[in-house]
Amino acid sequence: MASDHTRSAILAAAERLYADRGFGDVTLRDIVAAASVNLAAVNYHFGSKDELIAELFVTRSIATNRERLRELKAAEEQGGGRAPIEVILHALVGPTLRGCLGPENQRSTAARFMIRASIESVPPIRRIKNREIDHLRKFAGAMRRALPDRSDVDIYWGLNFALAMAHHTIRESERLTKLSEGKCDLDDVEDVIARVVSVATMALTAGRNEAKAPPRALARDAR
Amino acid sequence: MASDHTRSAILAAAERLYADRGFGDVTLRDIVAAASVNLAAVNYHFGSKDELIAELFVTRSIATNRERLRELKAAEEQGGGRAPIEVILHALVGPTLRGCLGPENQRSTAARFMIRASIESVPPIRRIKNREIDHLRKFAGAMRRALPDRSDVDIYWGLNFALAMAHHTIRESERLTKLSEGKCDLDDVEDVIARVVSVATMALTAGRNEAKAPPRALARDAR
DNA sequence: TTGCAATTCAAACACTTGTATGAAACTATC
DNA sequence: GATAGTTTCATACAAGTGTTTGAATTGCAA
Repeated sequence: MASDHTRSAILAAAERLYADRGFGDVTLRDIVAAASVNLAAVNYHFGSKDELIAELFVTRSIATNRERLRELKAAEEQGGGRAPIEVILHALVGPTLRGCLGPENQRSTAARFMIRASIESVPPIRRIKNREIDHLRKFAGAMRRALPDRSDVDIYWGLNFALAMAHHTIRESERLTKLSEGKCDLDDVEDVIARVVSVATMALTAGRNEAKAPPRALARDAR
Repeated sequence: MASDHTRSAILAAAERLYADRGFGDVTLRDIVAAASVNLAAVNYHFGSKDELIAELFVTRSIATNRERLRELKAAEEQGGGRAPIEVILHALVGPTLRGCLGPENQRSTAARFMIRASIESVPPIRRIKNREIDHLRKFAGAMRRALPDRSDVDIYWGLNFALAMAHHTIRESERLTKLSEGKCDLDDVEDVIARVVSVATMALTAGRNEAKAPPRALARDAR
């Protein structure tokens, strides 16, 4: 195993460079230069560039997923196997938002890296994301238990919309700040989480009919 | 101006290839081969690869934005300068969703291209998206007129969440289908639009306090 | 037809990319 | 301190990229 120094120097440098400049224009040569390491070291320690990226992403997303499940499990145990829907949603989007938002100058490299990964979506990362379905199914299950009257379809749509709001807010946080001229405070992470959870809860608990029957007259008018 | 044949052959081939295989692994050589055209033609007619991509994206997004504003204007005129919030949201997300979802086999090349653009986000496209803020401000204005009691902050958050649900659903439509084992029907575009509009409307009209005050006790518990 | 501009073409250019190689340097074990 | 295994290093490789060039061709007007 030896010193491991080179390995972790590469990981740190790569994460920082990718976070700062995106996957698009950071080359292996940039990384090894920043890490003060030989070019061949990347292939020696990681096999390939894609495996390096994958390792960075996996590390971080495992941490997030673990935190999510920890919150979920704690909530369900406390509620005797059934947690309130707000708390489930909180466990779903909280760790991600907490990990990626917050005051920019004190945002960790890891957080900035994950934002990049969310924006740019390179192949090795896409492959990993596709394996996340099993993880999401656990949340779908908890949501079903919390809302036994709700159809599966509604559950999945609610899950989809919750993730949508969280991820889009992360991806487009800069644009939202600009659009709102700073009125939307993306640094107040707990407020952002509360907003997402609140809307997602409404989506999941509102009268079933409303969600499915559009105001047809209005919709047709606008055509 | 001459024949223009080469120019449009390139545009068509590029749009199809990018739609099918993504920006990542389509080269100029692939495009000119598909268009039966000489390699140098791209630079001759468009200046550079990035300008070709930009032209493709601008064309489509101008069409979408025009459609959005047409619906918005029609609705506001009909309501004497003030349209119902549902209709405004419908005008905002309808054209995009209608353009990108629907039965896969009858999805237009343009639609599939726009999905790619939404997923991969290459530099020339990102640059254009950043100029979309003025367009969104028009919708923020209409929403303010529809909900004069609402604070600007809430308006912008509602706008953000509406776009979030629409775009995320497009980006991750495949994953949602898989996750729900086909139960969520992404081909029924009008139903998807209705769901997004419904949730966004709730987000914008629900009691103001709920949105800001999280169930603090529960949130703390889960930590 | 002649002349001139617009277009097309084959070829090469100039670079960058990730990866592979094989020798050198190091490290720990006996 | 010799040896075996690991790690580092300079260097080269092979392939692919967008772009440029300058000559050939085309189309159209005088």
